[in-house]
Amino acid sequence: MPTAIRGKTSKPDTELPAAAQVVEFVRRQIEAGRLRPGDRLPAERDLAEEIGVSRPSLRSGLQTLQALGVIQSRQGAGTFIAAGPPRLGGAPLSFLAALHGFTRDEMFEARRVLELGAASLAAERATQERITALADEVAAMFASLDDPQEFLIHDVQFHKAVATASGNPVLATLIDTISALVYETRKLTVERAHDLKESAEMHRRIYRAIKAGDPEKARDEMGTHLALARQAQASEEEARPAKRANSGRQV
Amino acid sequence: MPTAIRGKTSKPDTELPAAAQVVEFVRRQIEAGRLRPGDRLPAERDLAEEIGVSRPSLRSGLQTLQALGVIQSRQGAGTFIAAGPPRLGGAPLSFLAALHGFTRDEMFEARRVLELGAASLAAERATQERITALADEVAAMFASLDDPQEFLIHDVQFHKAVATASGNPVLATLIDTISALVYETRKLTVERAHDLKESAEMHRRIYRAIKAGDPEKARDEMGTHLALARQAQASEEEARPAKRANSGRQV
DNA sequence: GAGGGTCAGATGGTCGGACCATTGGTGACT
DNA sequence: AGTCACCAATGGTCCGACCATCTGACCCTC
Repeated sequence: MPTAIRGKTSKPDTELPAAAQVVEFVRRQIEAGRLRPGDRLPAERDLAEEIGVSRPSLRSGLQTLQALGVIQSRQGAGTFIAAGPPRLGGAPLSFLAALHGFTRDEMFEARRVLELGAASLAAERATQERITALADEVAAMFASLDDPQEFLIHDVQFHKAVATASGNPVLATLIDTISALVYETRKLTVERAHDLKESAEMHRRIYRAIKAGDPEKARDEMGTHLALARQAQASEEEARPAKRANSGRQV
Repeated sequence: MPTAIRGKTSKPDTELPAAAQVVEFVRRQIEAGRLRPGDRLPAERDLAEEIGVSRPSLRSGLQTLQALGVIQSRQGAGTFIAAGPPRLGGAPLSFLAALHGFTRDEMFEARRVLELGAASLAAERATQERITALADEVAAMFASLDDPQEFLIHDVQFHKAVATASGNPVLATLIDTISALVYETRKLTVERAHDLKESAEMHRRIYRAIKAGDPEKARDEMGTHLALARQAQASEEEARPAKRANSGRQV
């Protein structure tokens, strides 16, 4: 049927796929400030009618938003805009790692670049409140020298606190994303760790440099710490027979 | 022949949501090496049966994977594992920016941290081939001093080439993600740019530092360049009446 | 026989409707 | 007044159908 043209000059083919329309709709609502973190979206049946797509298509779009970490659904309750601190779900990076074979060393190196920058910025402009948060974590680390799992939690939180203290939420989000991946493997090997005390000491030196407002020193201390941490994790890894059979599993 | 009983007989429960099952299935295939970039997935109807979910649920899962940039569908052709260089779709960061009000300065600062690290690493270990790629982009910039849009393209590609030359794909992916956002706004203002020649000169100095294998100098030159670029873009922005009315739109 | 145009099957995209599972509030019962 | 059971609202899943697009094989023309 060559004659059947559906282009329609009035409505050029500008129409996006239905799912994309939903994403765009929500995006505009967010950018206009009509939807804020924690807010609840209309029920799917209502929202579908409002946007002008079917419910399956609407759900398709919402599925995308959920994958991006923008919304969160609870059966029986409703769909909500993600609340809490900015969080770039670890899933994307995790998939890229599996697809393209990112190695643990590469992840570690990227993390190093980000954390060095964050430490430097934190030393320049951390507020008193955030410096206190750092001190709390350092204290908690010293208090849990005999409990590796607990120690690791405060280790992670210290690094997160440094990222926050940098005052740059973009940087903090990126660090959080990578740290989540590193944490997963670290959790399995930390039991074999030794010298937790030395690790705590290093964190304390980082804290002091930030508190003193010395960017170069903060960067150096963080660099030293990460270099040793990387080495430590590698040895923890070796101490375990581990499974080498898998081909594509790096991270 | 049970008339219409829906499964659930032997499987106790603990089953993930249908969409998550699909994601997990594909993830395992990728990690096991059975699915590689460029490969085609089975048709939706077949795949749904294989995994044991309905087609709508399967599509829900595929929608998630598409949002993460893992797969790409083409109507009439099939669904394929994403090929090409690692790419973390800009959508996630873009949404976070809208949700939490990341400012352009914060994006720029995060980019600065990443690019400084990349420049430093590139100077340490760039291969001859990748150094040549840098040289090509610098030359292309000098050749397009009278064409701002073309100049901008090579500007972006130069930075991308530096990220690649760092030899760390994780870093390159993160830089690419942030650059995509910055590029969007820059494209609109570059026409007002002046001193393209000086910009090209700065890129050349960065290139030389990398070629000379001098990490500190590469880092410094990149830092100088980004500081000036940020300042330049700010003035380009001011030169335009622009729309200030929007409340939540920062990036 | 070779080339190009055409048609059918495959495949993803959309839709409407239906039913299930969970949640949270409300009203009835004690 | 307190507790509990019920029910409406809402997201989760599924079915079947039809449309839009692409791919490849078939057929007609030269």
